Amino acid sequence: MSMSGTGQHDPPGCRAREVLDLVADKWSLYVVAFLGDGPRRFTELKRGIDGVSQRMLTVTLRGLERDGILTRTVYEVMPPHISYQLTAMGTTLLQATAPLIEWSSRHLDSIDAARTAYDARASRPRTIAD
Amino acid sequence: MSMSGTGQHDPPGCRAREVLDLVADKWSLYVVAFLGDGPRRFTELKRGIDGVSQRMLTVTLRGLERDGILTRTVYEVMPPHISYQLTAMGTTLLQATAPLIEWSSRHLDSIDAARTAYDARASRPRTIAD
DNA sequence: CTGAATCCACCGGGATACTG
DNA sequence: CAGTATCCCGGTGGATTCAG
Repeated sequence: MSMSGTGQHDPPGCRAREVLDLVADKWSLYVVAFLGDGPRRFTELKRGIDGVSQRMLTVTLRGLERDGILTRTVYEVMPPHISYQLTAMGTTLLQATAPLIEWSSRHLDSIDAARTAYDARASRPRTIAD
Repeated sequence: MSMSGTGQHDPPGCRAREVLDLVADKWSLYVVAFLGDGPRRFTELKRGIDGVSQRMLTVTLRGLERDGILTRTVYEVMPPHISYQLTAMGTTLLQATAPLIEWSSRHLDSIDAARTAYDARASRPRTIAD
């Protein structure tokens, strides 16, 4: 990977951070994952993504649309019908996140254990065993 | 991946979010990537990771240590010498992020283009072509 | 050298109310 | 149905200072 292997981090031109920011916000990956199954409309996403406010769903969708991750298609009917779906790039993003999601499901327990152990150590006065 | 394929997002038990949060913060992935080349001490990380404040480096290192991603080894000498290095789990995390980093380097230009196009459209009054 | 502590500005994001 | 507008709170993270 581009961020390692030289002992130096990449020069200022390393912009991987921007992509991280792209998916790091609270809801983007949920939306992308959800759209992985096909086009969805606003209310379907709202219902399907637990806990998202309609404001944040709007903001998230706008951001992903702007970045070319998904498209927004308006059907001029009554009542309004708007469909969101992944672009080709959005689909590749979804695939690129798969290993990380996979990793998470495999290591969440280990992380929990590590945290518990760490917190136990931190909250108890030190002994010579430390 | 566990978040897609059923047309339903995972139940509340889906905790992939926690891992995203793990790596989503501003500096964690930089630290992990940097330690991918081997153990480093505080000042080396501080110098190597452009823009990180000493506070955020400390906070980030503590968090990653707590989660079992890296270890902190203290050498009782003068001046103090403290070494940080990835755990086995940290190494697998680094590998899991590789596709995302790879994706980013391949699509940053496309994203820029999409943003530019989107912003141009948004800032200009609509025509019948829209 | 490797932090901890404190102060503070910024903004992500939730609640709520209103609109085409 | 699919938003927009406004208010406001809490957390993130930078700057600075102090300490072992």
